[in-house]
Amino acid sequence: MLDMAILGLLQENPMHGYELRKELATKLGTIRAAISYGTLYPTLKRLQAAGWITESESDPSMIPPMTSKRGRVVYKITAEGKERFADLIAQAGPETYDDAGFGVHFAFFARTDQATRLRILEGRRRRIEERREGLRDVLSRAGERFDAYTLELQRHGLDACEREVRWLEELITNERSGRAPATPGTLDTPETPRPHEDRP
Amino acid sequence: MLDMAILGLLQENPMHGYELRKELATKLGTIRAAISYGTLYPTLKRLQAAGWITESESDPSMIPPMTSKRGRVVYKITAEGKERFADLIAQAGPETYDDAGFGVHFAFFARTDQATRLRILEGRRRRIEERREGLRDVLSRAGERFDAYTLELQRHGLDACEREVRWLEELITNERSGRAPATPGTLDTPETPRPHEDRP
DNA sequence: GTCCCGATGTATCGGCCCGATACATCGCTA
DNA sequence: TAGCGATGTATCGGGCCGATACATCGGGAC
Repeated sequence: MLDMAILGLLQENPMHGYELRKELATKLGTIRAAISYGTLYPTLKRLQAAGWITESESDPSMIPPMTSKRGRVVYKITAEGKERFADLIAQAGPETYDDAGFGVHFAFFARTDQATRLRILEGRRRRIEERREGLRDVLSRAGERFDAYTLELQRHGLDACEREVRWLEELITNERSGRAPATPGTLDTPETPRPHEDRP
Repeated sequence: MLDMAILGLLQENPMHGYELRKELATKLGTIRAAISYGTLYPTLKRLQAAGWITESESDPSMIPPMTSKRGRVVYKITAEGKERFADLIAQAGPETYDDAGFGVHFAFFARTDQATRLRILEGRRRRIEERREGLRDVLSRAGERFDAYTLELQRHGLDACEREVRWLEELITNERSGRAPATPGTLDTPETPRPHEDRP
């Protein structure tokens, strides 16, 4: 999952670890807390070892500081990395449909085709519907088994499920009829989301 | 976090691993997927080694099956375990306020005092408010930086934050004025779970 | 003027937790 | 009688987190 996120971001811009972390945090918003360094740097090395990314002649003291030994290490994605990213974003396993997995996929939807988007959206909906049914069962048949707080938690969870299903329905409808997210009144759609094109 | 959940459940009933897993899954509803065996059994051993729980003379073939070697292992909580649980549920670190941590704490709110509940509820609210402010900033100032899907994700996250803050406000108000979760119109009080839909 | 603090930056370590897998028994259905 | 799904315990590899260490720079406090 992390692989996809990092590859996806590097596809837009070469970056160093610290920057990557911040970009990811704002892009994923609420989905993920913020990738930890204990994950980030080992992952970058793993991706480099696999050939998906390379160090981009870091030249220390480039933009602002770090004049001494080992300045910031800027990574850029390779051709194999782009292939890998395309594979990752198109293939959907079970982990694609849990909260974190779906969030990352969705954040990079602009880089996929409509068929993939629909498949993932529908898989996610199925997952949430199952969760919802489970909660309904529990709430309907287990009145005396739980205390008021536990019940409230389950009720709140059920509410979130119903809301998310509605959200997904809307997205699916929009997707089917050709267009990107609706954005009814809240905000304007800033130009068309361009799938690919790496240089701004 | 897992420690708290297991200790909390064993405080209600002695149980074996498999049962623990199922109980936890229904109790926590949407919060946690369902504890994996790769976590559960090592954790039980760790808790036992620490003296928080003990094997309860398992006597195989007790309830239904498992007549041969190594039947189900039933665990029960010890006095030290109860102390430990009380410590865990009362003390609130930063991990208390993220999704999983808060969910587990909340699920066992019936076993805490009002002061602790209020402290945790307010800490959680603070956390979500921070998240919400972060998302508002991103959404207000970064119109052209993100594609429509990313924006939609952030907007959806913001919506969830606002909703959760409202939920927490309500809980805090109820808590301050003495009584447990309100359950205004959504569902009846525990003993009469309204039958909904059809269930053959 | 200097001193500390927070942001920027890379890196490692211990530990929690998950997914996959293996093994074993029971009860139901085909 | 054969298979399958639920029940049940257990291990292994690996992803990811939190804490920590180290290093530099800019700015505000004193």
